Amino acid sequence: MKRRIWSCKARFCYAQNSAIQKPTLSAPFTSTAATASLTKSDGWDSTWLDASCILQDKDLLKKGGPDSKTGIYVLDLIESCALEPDRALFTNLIKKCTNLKRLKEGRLVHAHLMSCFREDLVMNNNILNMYAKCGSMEEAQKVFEEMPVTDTVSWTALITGYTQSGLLEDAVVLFPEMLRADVKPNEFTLSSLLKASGTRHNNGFGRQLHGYCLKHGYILNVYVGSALVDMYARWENIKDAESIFNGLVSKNEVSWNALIAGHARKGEGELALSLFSRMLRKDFKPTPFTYSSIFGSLSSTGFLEQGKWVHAHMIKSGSQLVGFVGNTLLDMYAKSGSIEDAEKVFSRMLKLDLVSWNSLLKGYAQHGRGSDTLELFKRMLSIGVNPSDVTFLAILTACSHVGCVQEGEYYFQLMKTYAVEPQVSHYVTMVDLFGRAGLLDQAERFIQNMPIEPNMAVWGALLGACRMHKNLELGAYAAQRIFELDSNDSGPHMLLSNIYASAGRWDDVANVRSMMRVNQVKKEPAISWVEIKNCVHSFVANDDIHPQREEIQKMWEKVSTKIKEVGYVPDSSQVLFYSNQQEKEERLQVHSEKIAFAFALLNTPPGSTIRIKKNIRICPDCHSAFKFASKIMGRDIILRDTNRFHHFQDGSCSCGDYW
DNA sequence: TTTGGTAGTT
Repeated sequence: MKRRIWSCKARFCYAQNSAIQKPTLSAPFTSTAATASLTKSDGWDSTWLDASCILQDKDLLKKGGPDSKTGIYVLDLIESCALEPDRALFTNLIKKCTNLKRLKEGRLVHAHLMSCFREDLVMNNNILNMYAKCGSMEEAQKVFEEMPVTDTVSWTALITGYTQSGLLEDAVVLFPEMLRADVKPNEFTLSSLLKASGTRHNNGFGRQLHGYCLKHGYILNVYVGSALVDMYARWENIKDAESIFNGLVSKNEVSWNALIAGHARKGEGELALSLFSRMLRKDFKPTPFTYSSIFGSLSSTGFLEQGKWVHAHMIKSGSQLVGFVGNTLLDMYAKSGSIEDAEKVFSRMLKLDLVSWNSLLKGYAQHGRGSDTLELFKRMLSIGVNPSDVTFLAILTACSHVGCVQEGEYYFQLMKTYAVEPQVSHYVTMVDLFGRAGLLDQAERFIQNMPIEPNMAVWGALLGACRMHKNLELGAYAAQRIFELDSNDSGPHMLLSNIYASAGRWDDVANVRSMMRVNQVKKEPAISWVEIKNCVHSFVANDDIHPQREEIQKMWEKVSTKIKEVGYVPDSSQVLFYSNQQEKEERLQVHSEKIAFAFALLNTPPGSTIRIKKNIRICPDCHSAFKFASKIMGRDIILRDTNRFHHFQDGSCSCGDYW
């Protein structure tokens, strides 16, 4: 044994001072099954482990440090262990393989040394856990079945493995089996099972578990408590999640994060933020998970100022820009219309992954910055990052917004080169690309040649293009296809109605309206949000209870008079607020974004950028009006609707003159 | 002497 260890050290020193060399197979292993797996082409390299990780020897660790180039061959260690089975060394090897998720090495260790410890329950649990953590549940299950004795830890390791592999049903069936086998679950088992229950649709089992935890006092455990909060939060049952959270005897950051994430997933930015403040007041330190949830929740409704405040807090607290936090922060800035801040985050991130590249690409594309999108894409390819379906969606969106039809077709074909299968969203974007450019026949042909069944979004893109280019016949045809798929969606009804209205065909408008009444189609109310002094204000078109109603109306009249003076004649009403029910029903278009804009003009200093968000597409009239307003009032207006960002600046819009 | 809970770009 001593000699063997010495030989390990010798090789370690050698490896440290020279390039790593492939060792030759040592004699004791040539006849084993494990050797076969090693002779595969990729077998050798992956069997190198960091000496600093595999060895517990402190002196060696100091010499080598966490340097991945300093290698030692795991077989040497196994060899030394096999000659004189050493329980501690074997445990260490297995634990290292588990932590590093090195399945191949784990199998080797298992194959060579397990025969010495077959009856050892703890050792069996270690092996079982190694397979489970490495994601090989078949092997984990096999180890479990062959174990002479099992205990709570064995069952828990198996349950956790299934949960973490996403095999939730396999995890939950083990609970009753475990009880039948007369093995008692502990707080480890229960937190894992609760995690599995949170992502299942069936709530019954989770509630049973909740009852079990209450009955046996596990609710006092912080892991179980947090898992319970998380489970209810994932079921979107925030009320119960909150009441469990409030009743928890011991809380930690994870308990807070679970609840904050619950609000974030529901898009409740303000509630997530108020919990964040409460967390700080109670002296809990936010973690990367907290920041990630908060940034995610603030990206959806344009709470830019609050987002910046949390970002500043993160910098001040000295928290590192961990990968996934950087990505959500980048995405928040991009979605809030502040692409410059998104660029800054991107350039300062320590490690960029595919998501980082995709997020900035999507941000550029949605802001109509076509050439930036394509340049970034080329940079991404040049450093060897493999594009995904999301990447191509951003590229096609950029081409569509800038009107580059040929480039769009080229990149659509390029997807094959990278073995990326086009999804229905890519087809939608291609139809949008052709349609926007006025190539309606080509768009229709493209739909007919699609290898997958076109859905409502595909026909919707064509209908939108028909609205843009005033093509009544094709528009009616596209609308008909949509109504066949779903006759209750208000969007296509409104689009079709607008197509007829712009052509002055009022009888057809009336027909669409009556069809909506017959089909009981309810129009989603148009809402616009504007953020002023850290507060988000929302407006609907018939917002007749607003305290500043009269001032807003006067401000808009002032703006629209000026717009008319420069020669623009709007094609719909300038009235912001309906005076009665009849008037409300008669109007075709609502202008909540105009109210938001007028309100922002009243409440912000000249020169500041006005950021508006709308829950449906901006109407052509408002689009034109905002272009003029940006010039006349000397304001930048960034409006985000369901489709894209519209950056109105000095009389033009970043998304091109498509209306 | 081994097992657990929080984030997620389209």
